[in-house]
Amino acid sequence: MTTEWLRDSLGGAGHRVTGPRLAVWSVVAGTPHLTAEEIAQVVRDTDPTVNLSSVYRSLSLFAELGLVRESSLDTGGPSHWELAHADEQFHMRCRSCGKVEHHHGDLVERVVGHLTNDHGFIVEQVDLLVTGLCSECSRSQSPSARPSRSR
Amino acid sequence: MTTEWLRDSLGGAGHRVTGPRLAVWSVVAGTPHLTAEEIAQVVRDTDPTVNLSSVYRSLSLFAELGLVRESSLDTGGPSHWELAHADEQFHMRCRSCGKVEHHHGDLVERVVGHLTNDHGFIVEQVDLLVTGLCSECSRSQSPSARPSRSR
DNA sequence: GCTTTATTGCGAGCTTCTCGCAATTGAGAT
DNA sequence: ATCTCAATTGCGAGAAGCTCGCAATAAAGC
Repeated sequence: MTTEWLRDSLGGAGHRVTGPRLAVWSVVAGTPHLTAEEIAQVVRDTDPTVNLSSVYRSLSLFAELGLVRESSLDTGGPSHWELAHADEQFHMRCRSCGKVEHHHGDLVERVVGHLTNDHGFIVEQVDLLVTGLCSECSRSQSPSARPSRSR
Repeated sequence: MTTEWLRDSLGGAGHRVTGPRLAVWSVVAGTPHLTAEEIAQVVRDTDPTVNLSSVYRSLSLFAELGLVRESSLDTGGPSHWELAHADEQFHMRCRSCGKVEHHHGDLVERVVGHLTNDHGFIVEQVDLLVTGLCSECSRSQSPSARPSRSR
């Protein structure tokens, strides 16, 4: 989570430690679920010269190094980025207020075990997204029709 | 799964039964995991006048009616469409051969119960994607680095 | 400091998907 | 059957999200 970690990961893989990379890193490490565009905006508060492509390239590199993860919470919308977390963490997104929170559960371990033992499938990554109504929104709303598709 | 089902769903909601909709429906019902573009191509084998926008509009409508589901298996890539299935079904995608298969498990019920009871979260939809190496590919490969991002 | 080469900014461009509008067509009323 | 009229379609323009090539810049070893 610290920038030392980033320096080590980059250096160890023969990549350079640059301004844009450090800036992107600190934003991603500070706030999860941001889009590349949002990250770019925060980065530009400090250094307005940083280009959006560099943000994308930094994020892609971090993802290759296993430091960061891309998750598409909205099909059709932009991807969101966050620190690579253990698979046991999954996303809960409220359809009403849009809030996304992390949640921890042990069920992922069970799926992994089942697939490995019974199906010879080597699990590398698990992405679990639960959509619904959070406790606040469910109090003020009646659970109506399915979420509609919109951008 | 039959076209009668579609007729009823459309008519019941005040929508018309049209050629493009029937064509899109039969393709989606016949083959899962196709992209809109792929669906359009198959549809055009029968009726070359059907436009890609109509395919998108049909799919969006079906999704609103709860008949079909959009799933983004590749972040950044095009969405894939399939018949709405029970949440207990989830996707297993092989990183090496790209094959996607459905798998059934009871873990989703457990998550739902846990979140409902302990967190007041009303679950409406669960999306689970497991990425890794299928049994065939894991025999001929050594499980190497994390999957890299590429379009 | 100097050199080398990875990295960046910039802009063009690609892919996926959406939207407005005029033309068409389904389905209830006649 | 035919008519009527709103729902739907095809079409093209265009938005959003992301990628890529290239010249300029800057990190890191010497």
